[in-house]
Amino acid sequence: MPAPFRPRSGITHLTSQTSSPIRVRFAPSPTGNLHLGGARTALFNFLFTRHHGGVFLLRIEDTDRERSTDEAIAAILDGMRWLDLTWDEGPIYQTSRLERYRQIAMDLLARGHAYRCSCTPDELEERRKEAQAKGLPPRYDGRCRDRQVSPDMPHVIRFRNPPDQTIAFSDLIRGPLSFDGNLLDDLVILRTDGMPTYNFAVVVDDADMKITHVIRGDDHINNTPRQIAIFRALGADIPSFAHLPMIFGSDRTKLSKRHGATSVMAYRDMGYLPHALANYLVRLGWSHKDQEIFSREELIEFFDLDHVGSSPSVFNPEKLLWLNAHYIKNASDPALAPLACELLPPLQDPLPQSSDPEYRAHAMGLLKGRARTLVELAESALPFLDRALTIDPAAREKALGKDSLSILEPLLTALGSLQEWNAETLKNVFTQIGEAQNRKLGDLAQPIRAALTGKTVSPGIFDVLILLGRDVSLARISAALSDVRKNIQIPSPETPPPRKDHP
RNA sequence: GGUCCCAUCGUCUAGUGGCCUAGGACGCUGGCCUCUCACGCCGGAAACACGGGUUCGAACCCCGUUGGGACCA
Repeated sequence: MPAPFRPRSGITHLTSQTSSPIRVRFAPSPTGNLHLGGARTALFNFLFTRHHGGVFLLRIEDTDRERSTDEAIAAILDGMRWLDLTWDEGPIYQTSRLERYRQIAMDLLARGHAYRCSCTPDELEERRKEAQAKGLPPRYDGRCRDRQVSPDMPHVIRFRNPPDQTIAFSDLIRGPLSFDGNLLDDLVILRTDGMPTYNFAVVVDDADMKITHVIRGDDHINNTPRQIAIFRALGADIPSFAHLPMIFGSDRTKLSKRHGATSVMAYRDMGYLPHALANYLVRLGWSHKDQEIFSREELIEFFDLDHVGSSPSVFNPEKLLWLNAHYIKNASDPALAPLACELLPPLQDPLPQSSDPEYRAHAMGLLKGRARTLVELAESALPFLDRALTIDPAAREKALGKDSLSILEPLLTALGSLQEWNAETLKNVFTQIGEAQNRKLGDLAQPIRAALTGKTVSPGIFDVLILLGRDVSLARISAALSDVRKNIQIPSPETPPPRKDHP
């Protein structure tokens, strides 16, 4: 068990931390998923400490037992792992340290930095209303400060806020900040049930865990002076603070579900690559000259707090999409295949080669330049994996009308008699037929594309023919052909029947 | 209401007193490439919130105004 804090005499030495190793923490409350803002905070902590060769600690702030859940803890850890934000120590659960908080509270009590307060919630509420009616700030009036409240009756423990102090610190992102300490009231540090309050537990933990840099959202700026006051009472080293600006939704309010998906894992499910998300998130608030694309190694090499901005930023899904497309395009084909395929529903009638890693990688290579998410990539791969082919209505209408007969028929014959099935021989067939019919390559390619993929959009037509191979290609063209023949024998009414819409 | 934070193209940002008639990126847009769609390449529109100072000189420093946001209730 750690030793209790000893009050330290003398002046705080400001440079004491330069020689000790950097220790940072990410301290989420497990009340929901890891959301984008939390992920960015975690990322900045991670990059900062990796850059400086320090220690990254994960702490779960689960003292709010009403709202904390095991599912949320699991979700946060999953999100961290998915983003590859590995931590060095923890996860440390605050609920495993309750005795420690109680012990420190008693220590503060013994040294006069805290006192017992037996005011009931009802009394406090009443006095708060009175104060507000008089136009005074609604803060605790210090009634129990000097009353010797017996430990035997129900009570909370309040921090005795020192009088007449200003609390100043230099935020690593915002510069010097100062607060009037007299405006802080005597906050509760231990509730009646013995649970610590947020600000108290944070300070005890940060002190015990020798945190050197607190990097967190700027929604905590107003907590900082209270926490510093407690650090002082504890006689502990005060860490440096860096308050990150918020991430807003498009309406410039705090990012929430109204703005679309906010949980990190939702982005995984939508087909985002973890590093694409990380790269996007890191540029919200941080910059390195004009650079937009960073490898993980570059992030660690370049990241520091001095180029973190202080103004809030708006989450822009379009740019994230662009980055994701970039990383998909540059990913290796063999790595992409399992990532995309796991997002696919079970295949109806898998092509035999669809389980061949080399075949899958080949497909990825052709398709990845056209996909912005892994979901799109997977969907575009479907015609190359499943024998069951659905023809999009748009493709049928545009490319498989009756005109396509004169294209599909000769091509099927010519392709069927091909000895060698490769880019050169395939191209020759198209060129010859195109010349014979005085048609451009595009005129020939679209019906074939529709026949082979069921779509109007696909990789280059020769690439598709080669990927699918001779047998599948010929079978699909032939199937499309009989489809077209069938449709023109029963012509759909070309002209609508005369209208009889007048009485 | 109190305290605090923030302010460069629609968005993310570069910019730390002269290099700025403000640079890059996403998005938008014109063109090239081309068998489709993308990719890629070339071009375009698009911003220093406002007002005072300080200074020979201000996007950059100071003050105020306005606007936005957070926290505490």
